[in-house]
This record gives sequence, structure tokens and C-alpha cells, in this order.
Amino acid sequence: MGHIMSRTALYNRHDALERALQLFWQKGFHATSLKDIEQALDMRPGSIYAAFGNKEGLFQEALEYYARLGLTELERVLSHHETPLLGLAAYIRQLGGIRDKALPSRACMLVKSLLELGAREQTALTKVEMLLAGMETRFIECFREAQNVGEMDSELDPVRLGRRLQAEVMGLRAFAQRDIESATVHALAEDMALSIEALRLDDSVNA
Amino acid sequence: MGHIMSRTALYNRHDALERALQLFWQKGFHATSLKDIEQALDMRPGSIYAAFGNKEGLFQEALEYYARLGLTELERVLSHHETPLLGLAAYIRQLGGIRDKALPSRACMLVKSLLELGAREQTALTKVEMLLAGMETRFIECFREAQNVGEMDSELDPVRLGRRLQAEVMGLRAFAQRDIESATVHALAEDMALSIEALRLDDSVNA
DNA sequence: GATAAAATTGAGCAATCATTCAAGTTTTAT
DNA sequence: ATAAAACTTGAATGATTGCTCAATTTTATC
Repeated sequence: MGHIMSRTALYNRHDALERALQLFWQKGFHATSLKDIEQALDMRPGSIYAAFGNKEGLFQEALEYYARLGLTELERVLSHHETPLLGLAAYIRQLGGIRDKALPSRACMLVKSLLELGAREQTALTKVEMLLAGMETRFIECFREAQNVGEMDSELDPVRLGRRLQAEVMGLRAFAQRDIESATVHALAEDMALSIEALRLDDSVNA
Repeated sequence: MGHIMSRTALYNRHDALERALQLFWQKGFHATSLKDIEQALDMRPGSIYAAFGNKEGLFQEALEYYARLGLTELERVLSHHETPLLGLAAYIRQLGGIRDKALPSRACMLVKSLLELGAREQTALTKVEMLLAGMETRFIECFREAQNVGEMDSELDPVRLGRRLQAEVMGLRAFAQRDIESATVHALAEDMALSIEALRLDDSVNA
């Protein structure tokens, strides 16, 4: 893992991380063996250890990559909607379609890891906590911004609302991991989205 | 696992299940080794396999035991409140104090297992799905009963409400697994409880 | 107290685990 | 063309995995 890295090496690294993410997201940390990783990345043990240190190091980089993708997606949805609350509602509605996409798992990888990892994987667990805190912060910022633009009652607590939204997203995605019909998840997401939109002031609805 | 079993053998079995539950709930299925189990149950491998078949069998029995405890606790809270919705709200509020108790994990063991288990543990995974469906059904029944006693608008869909409540409980408990202050979880649970109570018709509030 | 049945023991099994490293290959710099 | 640096290889490591079973102890029955 030198400081200088060719363009192809960078690409290879990114590609390896992508494949590692798929694997870890699907099977979790403990159930993913190095054999699995060697096969998925088409790399031999020595190369993997030279590039990522050890299994936990690779896992942590996959976690960061995952969280970056997730935050980017949130920003994308937010930017395509007029106001913060409408953006958040759209984000939730989009999560309602999570069973329709071919993903390694419907559950959030951060939550999966939060529930799976123990004291033996302290550094990875700390990273998960950090990344979840980052997502929470972004949600809170949305509610604050909604207040600033007059979309939401300024008496409400953006911190509580942000945390509740995170808990709802966690719940929605854990629920979506169950063996249920896609329509059920869509309905659940719709109900949650309506709760967000219900926070909008009458003034902002007619804006 | 013969049909005849002495009182002490039954006690031992129950005790072993209790200890196995603590272990699996804390560390998850994969991170719990048979060495861990031998130590916790104070049993040697042969006895464990004679009593429970294999690691997955023991895990499944622990799951059933866990779910039975959870359902019993829900019934207990419901029975101590006047109406279904007030009971559910109280149940949620009680979950807000989950960080204050000394538990193996704050997260629901069924959700932990749902997210951790894969195709290789199909039978256990199917059991998890079944137990979660049972909890969902009980929630739905509560909302139906709330309609029957005139506590809730009969236009609302008890099935959607029940599923949403399950998703909220999943989210609350996953959120509570984060390294956060107890007060934060209490506040989150309070907000969720208020949402349940907001479903109550004005008539029933003054009943 | 003798005998049969049931339960427990723990050493040991093959398989798999994450990881290392000397040797070989490719890439880069000169 | 050549040397140095960087990267890759894959066999081998010791530890640990879930699990088996012949031997032994405990329990139940008469």
C-alpha cells in the first residue's frame, strides 16, 4: 500500500473494494471467509494482506465505501426535490422499492455490522458508530434546513426528528429483509413518508 | 431428548437454554463457538449434541425461548393497560429504557439473526421468519381490537399499522444498540409512543 | 444389591480458519 | 539494457472450527 499508485492499480483497488463490499454486505463479517474473498477479488492471500492489512482492514474499507455510496445517494435524492422534507419523504419512498433491486441484502450494512460485531472487532465497530453518526447528522441538518426555509415548525426539535428518521430507516430496511412481498415494503415506506410530509406547515404546502 | 425426563433434567434443560440464549443473543450465531457454549452451559460436547442435535439446533431452541419471553412480556404490558393502543404505547415507552437494563444486547435477537443468518442456516432462518410473523400478527390483533372497542378509526388498516409498529420496534432497538445515551433512546421511544396515542379517537380519550 | 438403560465424558477427528513469507514475476526508473 | 522497487504467488503455519464416539459414570428398575 505505497503512496504512489498507478491509475490501473487505483482501479483495481476500487474494483476489489466493490467486490468485497458485495460479499461482506451479503454474508456479514464472520460468515465471509478469506477463501470467499480470494475468489471474489481474484487475488491471492499475499496480495490481499499487502493491500488491506487483514480481513478487518478490508472490511473497514468496504464499510467506508458503502457509507459514502449511501450518503451520495441521499444527497442525490435531496437535490432533486424542492424542499428538505419533500426530499426526505422521497428518500423514504425510494427505500420502499428496495426489494425490487438486486442487492446483496435489503438491510443496511451499517446496521448489520452494528448488530453482528463484538468487542473482538472493536476498531471496525467504532467505524460503524462513526458512520452511523454521520448519517444521523445529515438527517438532522435536513430538518434544521426545513425550519430555516419555513417548511417546518421551528418549535420542533431537529435532533429528535433526525434520530427518529434514522431509526425508521433502520426499521424499514430490517423489515424489508423479511421474506415478504415488495408491495408490503412499499406500503410501509409510504406510511413513513406521509409522516415526514405531515410535518410540513400549511404555508409551505401552498408555496 | 427422550420422552421421559426427570424434573431435574427438565430444569437443567431450561437452565441450559437460558444460558445459551444469553450467549447467542450477545455474540450472534457465527461468533459463538462450541467452546463458548461448553463453558457457558458447563457441558461437554457429547452432552450438548445428545440434547440439542447440533449448534444450529441449540440456536433454534434458544430463538424459540427468546420469542416466547418477548411475547409474554408484551402480553403482560398489554394486560396492565386499559386499551390496546395505550398498551402498545406503554410497551414502546418501556423499550425506551432498554439501555438501562443489563441485557446481552439491546437489539432484538430475531432481527440480529434475520440480518446475520444466510442460506447455510436455512432452517434457523425460517424459524426466525416464523417468529417475526407471530409478533407482527399480535401487533395487528391489537390494532384490530382497538377498532372493535372504538378506540381507533375503523377506516385505518390494522395490518399496515401492525407492520409499521414492528418496523418501528426493530428500528428503535437497532438504534439503541448504538453507543448513545440512555436519554436519547427514551426520547425516541417517547416520540414513537406519542404517534401510537395520536391514533386514538377523541371519544376514547375521554372515556 | 445386581442389572440394564441412559446420560456424560473428553480425547481426538478432519476440515477450515486467518495469516505469513520466501521465492518468483512484473513494473518502474535510470 | 539493467538494476531497483513493487507486487504477486501459493504452499505452509498454528490455531480453531463443529463434531464424533468408545469408554465411563450415573440413574432407574426389580
